[in-house]
Amino acid sequence: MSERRPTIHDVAARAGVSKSLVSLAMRGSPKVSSASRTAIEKAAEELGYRPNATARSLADRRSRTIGVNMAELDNPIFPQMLSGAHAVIRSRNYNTMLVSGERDPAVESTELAKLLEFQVEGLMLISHRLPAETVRALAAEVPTVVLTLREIAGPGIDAVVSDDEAGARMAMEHLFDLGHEDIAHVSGGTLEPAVVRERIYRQEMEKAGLADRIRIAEADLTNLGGLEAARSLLADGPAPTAIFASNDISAIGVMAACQEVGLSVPDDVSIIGYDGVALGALRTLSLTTIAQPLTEMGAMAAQRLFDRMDGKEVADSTIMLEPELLTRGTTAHPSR
Amino acid sequence: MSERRPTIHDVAARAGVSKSLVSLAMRGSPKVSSASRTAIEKAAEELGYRPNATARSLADRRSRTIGVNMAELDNPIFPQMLSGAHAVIRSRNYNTMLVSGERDPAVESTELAKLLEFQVEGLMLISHRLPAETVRALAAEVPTVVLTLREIAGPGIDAVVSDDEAGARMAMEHLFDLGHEDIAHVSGGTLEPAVVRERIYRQEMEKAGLADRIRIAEADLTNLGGLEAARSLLADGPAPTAIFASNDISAIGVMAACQEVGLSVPDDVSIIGYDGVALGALRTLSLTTIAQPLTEMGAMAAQRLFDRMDGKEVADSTIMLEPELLTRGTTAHPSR
DNA sequence: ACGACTCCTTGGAACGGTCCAAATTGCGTA
DNA sequence: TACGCAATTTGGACCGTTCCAAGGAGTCGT
Repeated sequence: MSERRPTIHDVAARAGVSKSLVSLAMRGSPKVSSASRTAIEKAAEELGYRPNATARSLADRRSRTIGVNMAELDNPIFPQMLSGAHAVIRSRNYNTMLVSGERDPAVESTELAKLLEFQVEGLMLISHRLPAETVRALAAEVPTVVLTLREIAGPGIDAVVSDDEAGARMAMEHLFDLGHEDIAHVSGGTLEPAVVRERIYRQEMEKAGLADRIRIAEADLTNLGGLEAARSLLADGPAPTAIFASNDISAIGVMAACQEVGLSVPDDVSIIGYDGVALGALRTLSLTTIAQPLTEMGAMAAQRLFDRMDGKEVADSTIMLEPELLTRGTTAHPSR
Repeated sequence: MSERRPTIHDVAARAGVSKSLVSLAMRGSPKVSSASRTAIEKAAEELGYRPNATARSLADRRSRTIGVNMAELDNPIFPQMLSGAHAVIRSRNYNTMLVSGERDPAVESTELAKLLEFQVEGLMLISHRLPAETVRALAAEVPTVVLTLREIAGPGIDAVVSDDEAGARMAMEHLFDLGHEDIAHVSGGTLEPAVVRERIYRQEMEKAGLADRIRIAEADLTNLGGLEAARSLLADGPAPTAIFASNDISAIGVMAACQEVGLSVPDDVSIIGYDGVALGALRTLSLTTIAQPLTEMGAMAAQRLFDRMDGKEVADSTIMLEPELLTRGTTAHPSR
């Protein structure tokens, strides 16, 4: 296992040709005579030759690698986006180098630096929380695309987001359509998407003349956060007939809180989440939600990155995809 | 953005020293005088120099990269293992190159080949389904560690698994302790771990003198599979008082099936899953389960890989971690 | 003043490929 | 038989580092 791997020179020697010809043959050039090709293939096969991608990268200055930074490996929306991106990257015959900052900004930035040292040809940032400053600095060195961070844009930067305003509006309209008026919101902190969703909630309530029914319980996009926010909401005066949670994970916490106090979902309280994570589809939960096209967003992001890398002039640097209402089992007409 | 990046030569020229000295300085060698060091650092800073990891890999023949193959990006147990591994890899200052076969063996094998071409120093396979043959071939070229595939072992291969026999026994004992005798099993197909769990179920039932109560509904470790298997189980004669599902995702399907026919969990039927995925902890589900130490398994695997790479002689090549019973809300004494 | 050391520095050969201009071959044609 | 042209093949420079043997420059003891 430890003896030197055969190189192009070894193959050349064994096939009785020059290393240049082997190089051509390995890349499938049509200029190689079929006799030579056969001899080379045979020699390579016998030696168990494997091209050295590192040397190749150095020589032709293309690493054929995309660097991906993922904020948290455990929030299901991130792997799902990654999955979409990964498929596109693979289909272009590129590799994926994955780093994760694990919530520590210092770690995150050294990891990103390592990606650049590896000469990645493109950078994909799947994260809610990278500072705009950092992103712009990275984008100055290599084509960069950001997922889920809407407000970042600039030269060389693309962003792929889904339309949170439209999505939040869809959520509210769905509840209005069902006849709800007493709608509360479980918010999600200060990250961009959560802020937008909260703003739209307020706006829609006001537009519907329900400004005085606005009730917001602060949470943090986690299950426990949703649970506790909903608990205090329910303890605090009459239960709303519907709750719009800032994301699915917290919506599931809200469901638990309702169960605790004996409110049945959706008969007593309707609940709608946001994101469209796969687990919401589990029959036991059956969560109505506004689904972001996560896989597609990942794929689009990768696609856009390649467009940039190919030198295509791309006009608009923020791609906005439309979310979709998934009506499942947690919303219904109000019974009160 | 597209002009050539500064190299070690540029830094050397600007600092007025040789490239060799810059190389030493960049690697923090103590032989560099502090005057030179300062000059070099200044020049590097001014130029925005970034070492080229590709060239470095080629020169010293160490890629400082671990290749990771993950079967499915969307089954939550895999990212969780990856997360554990990732932390260790990062702490060793290595990089992670991630590939995924996306259930297609052909793709999988070309992806693995690409990892080897990138000169990864170690290979981590997080997958249930790679053929032993393939794994052995890979391991012949580079230190390899396998997660969750117990039966593979051989020279240069390590496996990190959790003790499925013990775990399955714990599940059965938990149910026996609660007083259950009429226990059914929702199985998980032909993959190694599922087969073991089913075998132990049979064994334990027989040992307890309950051979005639053995009932197995075949499923495939998916939510829908669990749902359908449980449906047919419940349609098919009297409901068991407890169901042991081969994994958490299918256990959640089983819960849904119980709800459908109006059986309450755990009052009418107890349910226990296997894996310990994070979502089982969600309050709405509160699934009793046998938890595998997923993160720790990932970490151990990475650790073992580095041990091999360091040339440490490691005696035993299968590391078995103990699973743990998490008693949550889906199991209780039988009421019948 | 001189050799022996220690400390720093340096040029050049790898590393394993790609690329390119030039050399060699093979053939059909005049 | 020689010539021109297309088809192949080749040597060598280069990609940006690391590594190593060897070259200065001081410093110290005698």
